[in-house]
Amino acid sequence: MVVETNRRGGIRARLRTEVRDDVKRIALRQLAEGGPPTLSVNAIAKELGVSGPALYRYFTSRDDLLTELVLDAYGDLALAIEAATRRQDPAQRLAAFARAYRQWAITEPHRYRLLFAQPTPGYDAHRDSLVDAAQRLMDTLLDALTDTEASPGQRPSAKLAGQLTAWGRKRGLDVDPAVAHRAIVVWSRLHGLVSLEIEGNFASMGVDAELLLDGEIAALSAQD
Amino acid sequence: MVVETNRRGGIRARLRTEVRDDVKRIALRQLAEGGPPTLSVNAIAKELGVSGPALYRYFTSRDDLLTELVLDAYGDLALAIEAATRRQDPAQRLAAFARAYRQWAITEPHRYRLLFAQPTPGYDAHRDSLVDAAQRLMDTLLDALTDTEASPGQRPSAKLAGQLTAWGRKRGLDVDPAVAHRAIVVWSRLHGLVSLEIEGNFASMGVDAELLLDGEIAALSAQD
DNA sequence: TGTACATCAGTGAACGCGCGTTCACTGATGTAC
DNA sequence: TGTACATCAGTGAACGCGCGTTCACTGATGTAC
Repeated sequence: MVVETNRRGGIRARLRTEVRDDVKRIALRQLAEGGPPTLSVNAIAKELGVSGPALYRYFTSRDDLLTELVLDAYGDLALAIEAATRRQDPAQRLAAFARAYRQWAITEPHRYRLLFAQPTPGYDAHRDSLVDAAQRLMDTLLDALTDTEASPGQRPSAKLAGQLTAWGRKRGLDVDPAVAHRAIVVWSRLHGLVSLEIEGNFASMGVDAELLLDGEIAALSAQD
Repeated sequence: MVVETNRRGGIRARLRTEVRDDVKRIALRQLAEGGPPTLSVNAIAKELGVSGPALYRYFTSRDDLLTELVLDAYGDLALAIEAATRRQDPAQRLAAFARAYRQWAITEPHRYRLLFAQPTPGYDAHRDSLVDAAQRLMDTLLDALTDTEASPGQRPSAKLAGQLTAWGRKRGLDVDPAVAHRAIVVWSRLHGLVSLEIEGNFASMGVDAELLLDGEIAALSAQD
């Protein structure tokens, strides 16, 4: 949550925003370069050329900063997916989705981990705002996959269909449980591939992850 | 690597082994209970009722202890899989494998993370011994899946097949690339489901992960 | 069986480090008159 | 346009904490004679 100060948008407010962005940029760079393994307020401040406590003008706490980075990451991933799938031929949409998802993850593995790996120590990954953001990502996924094919080959069991419908209702959506099931399956398979890839598991086998992705895309298409 | 001391197996050697096991047991318990988010030599010693430096009689360093826990975990997972798939009807073997894999992971999520999530800060996850252990897990997987079905429906592309064959050769195995591909696909899909499950992603949607697994097992079987 | 000795598990003090966070402050800067 | 004032970004010291690891040590324990 943003420190509530200087609400009227003067020059100071503009500078504020810029500094906040600088802080976030450096935080991500440090995570990316694996320097400090976990976010460190002091390390960020040091690189910004400022004392540690100074950052408390911009973020109420370390967790607060972290939460913002996570929310940003959810947003960016959703944007990347939307950009890749929008106006795509329905037949191509699934493949475009899969490739965009992987591309984002391997381009920014540290941010992908921020979203889906065990959160950094002592950090509550289940604050409402985070759950909401994750669900919003699922919406994007549902959007991208709706209409790709009228009848997915695999139908959820009655029990599962019930849970999926309930989930949609809770979110205010009227989703076809088969589509929801498909979205989850796609997400889960992509996550499996991508998370193994970014930890180097395929590289150490000498196997090209992109070829594996091609295979999974083919399998998903064949199931339609 | 074990501290090299007291090699002849007297009483002291036996006690040594017991203490080492105690240390590991407590380490795992602390990881499991999420107390200290990352392994802490001092925290373990404290619970053992001993001073911190005392543990250096048993493990040369924190990384050393961690590595042993990882190796143990690889071994236990492989054992669990072998126990579940051995002497299974080939038709049932895939399902047995999948359920055993998930069961192990959700029973000991902290150990599963030890294997597949980003390793704890500053820890080199690519030491030879670890890569070897991971590959041994793949062997178990290959064993469990060989003969489940003569002709998998999905065949790897020529390029991928080449990489898979080369991987097998390097390991001294003469694997059918189609089987190797299938093993990777199975592993990747299971990892996707299981890793999302243990981070609570399905629970927050109100969806039963076991039903999702049933679906994936069905999909894999249908592809044969 | 009894004694002398070597082994070695465990201690407590210490090192140097980094962490998140608070606090009282100073000094520059935008703003209102 | 010039001046007085309120705001607030940033500082440096400090707090209390925990970390991995080293070191010189002491005292119990197994072992060899």
